[in-house]
Amino acid sequence: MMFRFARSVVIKIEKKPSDKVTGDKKRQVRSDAKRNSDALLQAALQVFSSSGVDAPIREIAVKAGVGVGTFYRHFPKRSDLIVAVFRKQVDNCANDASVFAANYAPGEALGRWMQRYADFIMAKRGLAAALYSGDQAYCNLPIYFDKQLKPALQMLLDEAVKMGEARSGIEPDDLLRAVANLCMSAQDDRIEYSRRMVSLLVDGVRHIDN
Amino acid sequence: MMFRFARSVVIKIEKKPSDKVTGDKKRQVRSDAKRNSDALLQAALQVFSSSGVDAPIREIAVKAGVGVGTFYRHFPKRSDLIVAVFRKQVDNCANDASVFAANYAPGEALGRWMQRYADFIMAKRGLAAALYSGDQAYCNLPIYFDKQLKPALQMLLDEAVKMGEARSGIEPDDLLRAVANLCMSAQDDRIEYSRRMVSLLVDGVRHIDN
DNA sequence: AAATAAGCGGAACACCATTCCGAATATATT
DNA sequence: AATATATTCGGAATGGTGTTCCGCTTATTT
Repeated sequence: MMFRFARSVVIKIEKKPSDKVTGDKKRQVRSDAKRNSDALLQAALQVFSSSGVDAPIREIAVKAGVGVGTFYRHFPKRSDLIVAVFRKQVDNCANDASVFAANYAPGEALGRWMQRYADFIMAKRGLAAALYSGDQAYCNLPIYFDKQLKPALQMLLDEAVKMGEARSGIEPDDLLRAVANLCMSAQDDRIEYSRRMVSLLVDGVRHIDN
Repeated sequence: MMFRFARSVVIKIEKKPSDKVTGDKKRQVRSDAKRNSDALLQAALQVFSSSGVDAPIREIAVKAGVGVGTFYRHFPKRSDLIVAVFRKQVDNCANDASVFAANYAPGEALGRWMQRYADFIMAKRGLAAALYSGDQAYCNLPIYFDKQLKPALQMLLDEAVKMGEARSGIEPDDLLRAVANLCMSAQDDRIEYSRRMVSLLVDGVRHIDN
């Protein structure tokens, strides 16, 4: 649990027996290794969303077309996979902020992104359990979450405010948390409810009283 | 993929062994069976709080001094045990409302019970993960939670208001939710923080402005 | 005390995470 | 191109856990 950190540090130290600071003659990562790693991640994404995070490792390995040994080479602990998938999803979400900003008017981009973020929250169902499990392995995820998403939303907000398409004084923090709370416990039949509430929230942000 | 459509509460209706209205010639429950069931529940309570809800069934069975077969006779699914433990804790918490009401002045009773409720929320760590897992087996727990705790708090509030020791217009619902939100993610080192915040909240309720 | 239904225990089975190591192979070197 | 070798692959093997099964035990009834 708590000792994971210490151990990984030790391992890294062991890996540098000799001092070769300059001129890395290291082999580059084998192409098949990278291919497998990617395939595993993508397979996990599918399997997680169809069978939940408790799906057997074998199922993921088979879907990715590799052996379980290969799986464990890339993700020593099961939690490593979960963390990786979560981070990838967060990255994708954050990245879409730029995409929307480039393709829509600021207010529109803000609205679309908030819905996209809400969908992400609703979809991550199983991961929420991990987040609340109190397990040491996941305690950094919320931090990563903030670090990636807050600037993304901040950017959209700034843009919209600058163009007079949203009111100022809105904290991205508040907005992210509000949507998360709204959508967190959404069961399948309340997805539409969540959408409407988020829409309402966004309308509030985009409404400027004078 | 697990489809969960709204299954109503009806399923959870239990038989009432105490009501022997009809002329059943059924034998009464064997005393050793009841004893074992109780022992199991108590052992689970201990093991859960020391090793988390993922503790091996065998560990619980051993602690209760019975075989695993006996365990499964009483709790066919693992989730049945978790539900039973949770409900017992909720019952205990609700019951303490009466105890405090009988032993302290209304305002004091209210304050003490809120802290007791907060402790319960903080302690249930592992169960929170179950609650958020989206698993069908647990979806009724929040309902039970409300059904038991809301009236308990309502009673304490009414009493305190009647004696002029708390302001009126407070919804027990709001209060329960607020404390839950405050204490939900409290890690070990923030227990004191949670206590202080709950205390603040209670002071707010007990403060009457004129 | 005898009959018997209810309950008990734990071996047995099934499933899954994780480890291990010989075989396969991508890359660097010549 | 051929060779050397570090790296990765694959899946059998291991260990642990949930759940079932069934012969044995026992509380209760008569």
